Amino acid sequence: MRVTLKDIADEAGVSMMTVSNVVNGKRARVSPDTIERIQRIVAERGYVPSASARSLAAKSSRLIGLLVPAADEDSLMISPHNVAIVGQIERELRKGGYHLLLRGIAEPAEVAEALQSWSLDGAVLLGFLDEEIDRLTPRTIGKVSLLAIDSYSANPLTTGVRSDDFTGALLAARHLISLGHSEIVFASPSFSSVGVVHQRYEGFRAAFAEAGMEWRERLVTVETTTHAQGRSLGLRLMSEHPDATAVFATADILAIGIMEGLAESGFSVPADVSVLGFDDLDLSRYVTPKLTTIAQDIPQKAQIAVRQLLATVESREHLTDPITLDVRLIERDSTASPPVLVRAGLEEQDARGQRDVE
Amino acid sequence: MRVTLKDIADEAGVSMMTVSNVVNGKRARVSPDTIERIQRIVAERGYVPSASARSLAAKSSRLIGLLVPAADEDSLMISPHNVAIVGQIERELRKGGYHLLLRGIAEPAEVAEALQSWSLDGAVLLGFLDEEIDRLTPRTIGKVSLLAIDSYSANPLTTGVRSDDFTGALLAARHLISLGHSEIVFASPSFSSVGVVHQRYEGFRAAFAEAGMEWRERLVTVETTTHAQGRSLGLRLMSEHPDATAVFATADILAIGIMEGLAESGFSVPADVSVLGFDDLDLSRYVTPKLTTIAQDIPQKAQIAVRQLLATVESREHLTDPITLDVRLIERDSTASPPVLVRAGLEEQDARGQRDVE
DNA sequence: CTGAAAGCGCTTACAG
DNA sequence: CTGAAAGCGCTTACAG
Repeated sequence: MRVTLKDIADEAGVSMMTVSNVVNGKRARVSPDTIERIQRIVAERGYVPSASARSLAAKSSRLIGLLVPAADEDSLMISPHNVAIVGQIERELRKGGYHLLLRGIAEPAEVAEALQSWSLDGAVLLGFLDEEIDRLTPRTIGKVSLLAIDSYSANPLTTGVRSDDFTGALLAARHLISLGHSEIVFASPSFSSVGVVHQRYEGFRAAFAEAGMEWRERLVTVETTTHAQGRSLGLRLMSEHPDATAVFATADILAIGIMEGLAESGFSVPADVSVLGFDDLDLSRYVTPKLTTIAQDIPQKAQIAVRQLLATVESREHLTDPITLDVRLIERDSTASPPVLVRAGLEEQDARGQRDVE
Repeated sequence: MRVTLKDIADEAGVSMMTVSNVVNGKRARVSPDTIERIQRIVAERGYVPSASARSLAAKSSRLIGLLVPAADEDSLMISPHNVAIVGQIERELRKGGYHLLLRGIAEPAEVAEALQSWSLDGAVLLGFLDEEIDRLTPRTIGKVSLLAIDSYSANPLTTGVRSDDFTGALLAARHLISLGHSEIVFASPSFSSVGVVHQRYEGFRAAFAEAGMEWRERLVTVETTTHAQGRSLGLRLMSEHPDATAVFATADILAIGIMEGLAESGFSVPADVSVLGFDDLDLSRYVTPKLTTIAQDIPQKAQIAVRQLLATVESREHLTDPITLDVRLIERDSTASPPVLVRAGLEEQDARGQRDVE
């Protein structure tokens, strides 16, 4: 049925080994003539090597897993922010001659099965909590190289790639402070003393410290980072924090929901309240007003993640240290000076106007 | 290193075959005692069967491919509309005990390699043009079952699952006609005489026919279905079609771009121009005004696609006939009566108002 | 530069 | 209810 190495070898009148060497590019060991002849036959017959056979015989499968949390009855939990990463990871792997197994994980025990059943050479963990990564043991991981995206887990069995969350939040807070805000709400999912959100919290506070200001802690949390939760938060935000003039949300999708809730409850963004997000989703440019946010370079993140993972897979060396990527502030239309300052400015302007007329 | 069938067999004092039968649930052939003992050992040792070995020995790999077009230097071409499908497909496959290989296809020749190298049992084609699917031959497909999503290709080697595009466009046009519109622009990527967009075009025209109206053909096309192309289309739309009072776009992302272009060039949606999309992306509820659109049941589409594919994979029977899924109109805020009618209505109202006062 | 042999971890008939 | 043998399509040392 299927064309095999042996078929090609028979037709070329050589051993399977020689065909194998040609197919795998180990040309130094075969004469140019033979190479040319074998390649012609391979093309003619449409020979495609069996990856399972190769995986079984060699110690490498050239298969990388992409593990994503999945509530059992739900779909994969790929946040809008993570969607772009999936495609980029596939592309980088394909360029490197690897294949991608996409796997949802409904419960911790499935990780071992996912890693071992196809003898994965490595896996990328996308969207897991640091606590979950901390719990990974040698028994479930085996000898598979693991790289977690957006993780601050200290588990020595894994490495990671993440954005500079601390600096991102620092830039966000600096921007709001420079506009004259001091009463700022920090909106996020609930967080512990480690992880992405905690880093952003620390960066946010650091901006106040460096400005010599004191931040009156205004924390609001959502159960899940969704538009719906953001909206309901936006609806009640100003009654819970009547003095607030700005909100920093740890995700664009949350910020966009907050803007909608704010608008529905009669507040104008940014005239009454400024809103600042994190991620720079495409979506952030489609909503009104366009969202000011912290941008991450997603293609770069995926590229570095894959390269780092493949480096350890191919060298079979120890995991490299975690890598942290730069972020930057993207100013759009959802942030402005707080209402009191704007009014003060207008009065000043009126005064000057009068002077000019005189 | 790895725990194998043989390890379990030795420890249990039975043959590999017996362990294999237990692991694969063929319990009828083994005594209850033995089953219980083997299962305990399997759990203790953390035995995970080797999928490559099983794939090589059996005729089935329990691996399904998800093939997606990919420009070489670009990421996977997963449209916002297709993003949701990926996660759903993975979930359905996992529930059925299959694994998912996600593969970008940069050129046609890669399809054969993608299908054969891991001996896929089947594959889902997502985002390919009908012309590309038409060109698939037995040589590249082999005996792999293929299902194309959103395809109208007549290639007998594949089957398909798609939404009722004809009816969707019919509902869209009926809605606009019932609001009083007659000068409607049809915005889409360029299309041939077959395929999703052509179906929508036919459905759109059918609504005019059934209303006994003549549609003054106003076609505008974009190169790619993106927000940016929609925006630039929206910017020039009213100068190219000054009499138009509505636009039907064949994709939400396009419609949302058009709304932005329209707004930038000083037209109000829906007061001046109504806009209607297709897909019902989450995004459609986040923009202002919220987009009226045609909804497809994405989870259902993914679920039916997988079930249909697995049915032919497991029965090894012929491919089933293509399935067409229902769609429905979601009325939101981007459609209203055309300006002249609104004005006429207001005058009428004024007149009535006066009568009431008298 | 080329080859014969063993083995990767399973499943599939075929026997008993 | 259970087992011994062959084989799936490759790669890996080891020889020549």
